[in-house]
Amino acid sequence: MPPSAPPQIPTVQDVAIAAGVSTATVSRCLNEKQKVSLKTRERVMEAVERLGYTPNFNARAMAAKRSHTIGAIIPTMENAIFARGLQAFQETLHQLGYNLLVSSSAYQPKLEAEQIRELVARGAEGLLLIGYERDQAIYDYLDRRSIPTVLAWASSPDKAYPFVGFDNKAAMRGLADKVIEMGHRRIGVISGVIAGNDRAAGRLAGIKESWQSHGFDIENLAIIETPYDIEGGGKAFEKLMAADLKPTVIMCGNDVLATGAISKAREMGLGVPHDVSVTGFDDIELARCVWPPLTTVHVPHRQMGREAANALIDLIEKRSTNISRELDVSIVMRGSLVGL
Amino acid sequence: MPPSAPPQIPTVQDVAIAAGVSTATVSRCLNEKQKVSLKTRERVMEAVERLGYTPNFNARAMAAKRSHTIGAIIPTMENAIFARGLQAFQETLHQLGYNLLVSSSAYQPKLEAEQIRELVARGAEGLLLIGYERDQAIYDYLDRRSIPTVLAWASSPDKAYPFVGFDNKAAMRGLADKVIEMGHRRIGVISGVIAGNDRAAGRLAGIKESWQSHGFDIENLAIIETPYDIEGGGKAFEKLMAADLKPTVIMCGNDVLATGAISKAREMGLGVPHDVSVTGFDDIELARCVWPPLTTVHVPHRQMGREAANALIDLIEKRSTNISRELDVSIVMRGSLVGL
DNA sequence: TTGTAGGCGTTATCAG
DNA sequence: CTGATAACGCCTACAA
Repeated sequence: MPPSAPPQIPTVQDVAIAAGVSTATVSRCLNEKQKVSLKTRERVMEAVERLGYTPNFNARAMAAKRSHTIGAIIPTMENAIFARGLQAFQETLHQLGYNLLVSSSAYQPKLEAEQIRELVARGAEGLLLIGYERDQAIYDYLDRRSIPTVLAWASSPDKAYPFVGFDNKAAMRGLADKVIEMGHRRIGVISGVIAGNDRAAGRLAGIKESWQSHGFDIENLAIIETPYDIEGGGKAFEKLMAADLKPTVIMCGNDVLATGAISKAREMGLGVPHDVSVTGFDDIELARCVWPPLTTVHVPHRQMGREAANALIDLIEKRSTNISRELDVSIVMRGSLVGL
Repeated sequence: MPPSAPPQIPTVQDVAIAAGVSTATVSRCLNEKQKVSLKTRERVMEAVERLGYTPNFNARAMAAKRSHTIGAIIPTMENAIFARGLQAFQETLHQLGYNLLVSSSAYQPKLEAEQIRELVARGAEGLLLIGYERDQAIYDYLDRRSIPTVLAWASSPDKAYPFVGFDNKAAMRGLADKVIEMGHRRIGVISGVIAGNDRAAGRLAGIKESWQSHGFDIENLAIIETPYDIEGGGKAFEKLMAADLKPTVIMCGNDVLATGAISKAREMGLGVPHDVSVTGFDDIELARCVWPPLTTVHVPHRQMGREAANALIDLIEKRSTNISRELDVSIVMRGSLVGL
């Protein structure tokens, strides 16, 4: 006996033959049911079931010139910063009949560019990108192919490019204002890496603006840049607290850094907020479960994800074109920040 | 003037014409460079650059019957449980020349089944799935199409299916043994939802086994099932601590639940570990930054991701077939657990 | 309502 | 080393 034939994956052809109809009819059964009589439809579907047929996505996309696929590129999946927003984004997309392809760029612009091409090559009909700061060549590429794209987690500077996000600078400035009004005069800042990250840059700029507008000298702001992770937050905290004039408050670029700072404070025997206050940004779940709970800037991640999805699909289906949306953020006062 | 022509995306054809060669030659330039003379190659590549050509993935996959794509379906992206492992998985894949497509099933078996079909339809040449508990029909489907698949985060019960993971039951049993040896006799358990989740089930079973093997009655184990999130951990903790005979230790199905428990303890004015000990599972970054730091089971996530990738590619490229690997876990003693 | 046939963008086979 | 040409699996006018 010869070795069993390689398990063929069934095609429309196979189904068509099995059901005694043409491939066109099978295709119709799967796509526009109403256009085929109940009787044949049943026969076809029976064959589909029996053979375990699943249409080949690549072939379908090519023939129909339609993939119903959206691509999203986020800077990292290692922490929860983008998780909630992306989840909402994908749920909404699903309701609208689209699938989501995600990839992560590890905060590397080069990788992001590659992945954009990859997603487009895979037939993505629209893209979600985080922030606006990227090589002009990328925008040119997107424009040339007219790939609908919306930016999230930030508002594009001149509001020209479609976005669904919020003003990082203004938000952080609001928090800094509050911190200063509460009497703090020695602020340490733990910022995310600025290069290629407009959100981090905006947040830092917000602190600087507030500081200067209160008449203080920018030189007196102690700033450390570090990757967005708990360990980075801890190390930066340690350095900042080693100064002669210790900061009375550490403002962090996000909740992950702030968590690292708080954790390190405890390790160093420093009480938060008694010895030093700490603030975060994002209001992810983590912010409420560290001790003391974090004073932070609340970002409506789910709403952002939902609205970004709707905006993008509107763009694709050409329902509207002026879809940008700036969302409101709010300051959440919790135990990690006290006045002097 | 007519409206500007719709921005055509260039195809091999366009490149071929622009370079004055055939499409075959263009294709060769992109895939098997060595087979084309330097001179023409340069001309072709110039055209590629100038037109901004990117090969269409779908067409390529169809013609070559090769996608170099691996699919992974994880239960959730909302917390970091799978993040590190997946990151390593994808990095290794990338080194091996493969791309990764991820989707999340939200812990819903039905969604997982859908997504498996979706990924296969997209031409995934191999699959990474979490755990082993799923409908036999899915395994049949995978077998029929002979889609190489490896299971991770668990070891398949009869070791028959390829896996790269660890023994959840034994691991948790080891921790429970330690807890009991330290004198605890009233254990509260916060378990993940068991239905459809063999990892959660295994961990719970490990505690039960340990408990019984020490001669205690299973009835005296207080158990609550809850979704894997911080809030769920908090609520469950509250319930468990409302008992007449309060537990002296709360063993949690993972670090996220444990974090919720610790957080709630503080809220209730209970000291950890003084009033009640808490344990976790996974040893994600979080475990070291809550206070007190979590006693937990360390899972070598990165290693698991790497080895799973290697195993899967070995399977696909038929280098070997007996690729299963059971990884060692270890217990990490930290401040959240003390003896009585 | 159903079938026929052409084409989607690439790669691979086979000549030249 | 290069060029035709036939697939790949499906959709969609167009025809019947």
